[in-house]
Amino acid sequence: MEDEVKVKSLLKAMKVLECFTSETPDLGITQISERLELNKSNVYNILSTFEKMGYAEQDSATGKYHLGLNLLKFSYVINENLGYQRIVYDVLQEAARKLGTVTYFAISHSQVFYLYSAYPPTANYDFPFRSIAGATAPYHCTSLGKAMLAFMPRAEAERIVAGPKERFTNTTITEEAELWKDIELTRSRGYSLDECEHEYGVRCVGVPVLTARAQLFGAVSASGSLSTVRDDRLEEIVHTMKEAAFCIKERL
Amino acid sequence: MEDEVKVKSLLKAMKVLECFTSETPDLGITQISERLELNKSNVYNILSTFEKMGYAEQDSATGKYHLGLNLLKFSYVINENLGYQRIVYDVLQEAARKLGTVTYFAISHSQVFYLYSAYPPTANYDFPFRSIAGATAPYHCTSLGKAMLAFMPRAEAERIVAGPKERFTNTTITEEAELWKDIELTRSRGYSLDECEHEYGVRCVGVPVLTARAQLFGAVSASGSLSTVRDDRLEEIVHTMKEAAFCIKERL
DNA sequence: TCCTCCGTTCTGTAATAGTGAATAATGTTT
DNA sequence: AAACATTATTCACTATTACAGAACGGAGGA
Repeated sequence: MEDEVKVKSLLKAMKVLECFTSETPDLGITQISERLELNKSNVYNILSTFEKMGYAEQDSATGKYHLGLNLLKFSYVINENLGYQRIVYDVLQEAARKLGTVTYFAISHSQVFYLYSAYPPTANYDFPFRSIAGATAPYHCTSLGKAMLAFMPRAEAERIVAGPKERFTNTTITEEAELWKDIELTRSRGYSLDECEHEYGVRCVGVPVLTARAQLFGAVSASGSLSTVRDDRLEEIVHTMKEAAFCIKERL
Repeated sequence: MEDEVKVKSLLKAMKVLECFTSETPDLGITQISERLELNKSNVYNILSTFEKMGYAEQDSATGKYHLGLNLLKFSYVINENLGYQRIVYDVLQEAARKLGTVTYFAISHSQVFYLYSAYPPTANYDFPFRSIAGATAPYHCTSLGKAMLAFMPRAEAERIVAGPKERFTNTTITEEAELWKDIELTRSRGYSLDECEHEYGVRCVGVPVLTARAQLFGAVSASGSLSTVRDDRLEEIVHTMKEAAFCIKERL
């Protein structure tokens, strides 16, 4: 973060909140102060202020803190004003139903930024339901990300491709040249494939969503196990997702 | 808000963010400074800091600001750690399917605090899809709120019932005595009714969700138009929602 | 019982948040 | 087209307050 922000204490406070992640949802004062190299009482002052406002909560038993529910109010306002939530959700739902896979919509926002997911209406899902809005993932190892890379402005893609590419599985593409090859392929055929590059056993098909003026708007994907996203169904899946992307474009 | 917070500048900054609501999602520096009686440059410094961190965004055309997508990251972490999201969602989904109405789950958190909603799987919904997490509503005019009032600790209910009760429709209960009567009725029959008290034409059935030790945990509701939530279907709806509440209780 | 770790409280001071006026850029009125 | 009103933005000073550091009290383990 540029240290040229106007209100440094606010930068600090928000960084305290950012310590609370899916991996570490419960944190103590000392842990945070060590991680951010801040004074304990400084962190305490910040967190107790957040707590009074409902943006942090303290477990009375352990004394540890976690994020407060009032943060959800912001997400509600954002969702209300995204404008396209209904359109995208309907299209995702229809694709999920047709294909029997989970479908996602994400935008490009520093990372792959998930906004919506839809689940097929089977009685017992294999996948745990979770609201996906706000989840993020890297570009280089997801079908959504690679679809975005192939259709975003060249300069932006170059910056991302040249950046760090963490390995998650043994199929994760970590070589720049190989990633470019994959991107070219994606561009030419109009869809991307994630061959378990982010998570073992999960295969995805990604399709970019473009605006009327061919600008990258986001991407949709279908994600499933190897036995669901099979080679012999690939054509069907690609077709359905391209249709979904087109529907969103038309109705934006 | 108690002015006895530890970091006053943080209180101020968060109040700036709180100005952005569903009703006023786009705000200019001047508007905010007037509303909060703060100096313009003060608001500017705060908002530009939020912007650098992705918690606010500025419309390049109008110069106005709105909430930034990074706030969704917090909601994702919260959702991931609520623990019961899968349980509640499945139960809501099942009830929505059975009844053909929207179903909600909310907790009591200063207000009726919505967490989950589920929609019946009809092809064309009458209701616009929206993710409800973070939405709030008053106690006195919602089925969820009245179900909560009837089963929360007496002292807390008394404080709420004695508080302000805004009128939304001509059936909104604004008299304390009348509200108590409704609460008693709700307690005795185990469910609450919202007879278009919050929104014209919307009728709801609310049922409290209690923990194993009979503590109030939250509430579920079924909500629909007058032609959906009809008197002759009331028994069925109440039964289904009581079942849903019981299911959540058992699986918590 | 001692020790260690935690969250919490307190006070002085060094840092900075915030004031107010000036600027630049926009759109609106005359 | 000119004058005006209104906007976001910048800047420098200073009064405010955020913060460091040390000390406290309670919980948990040895």
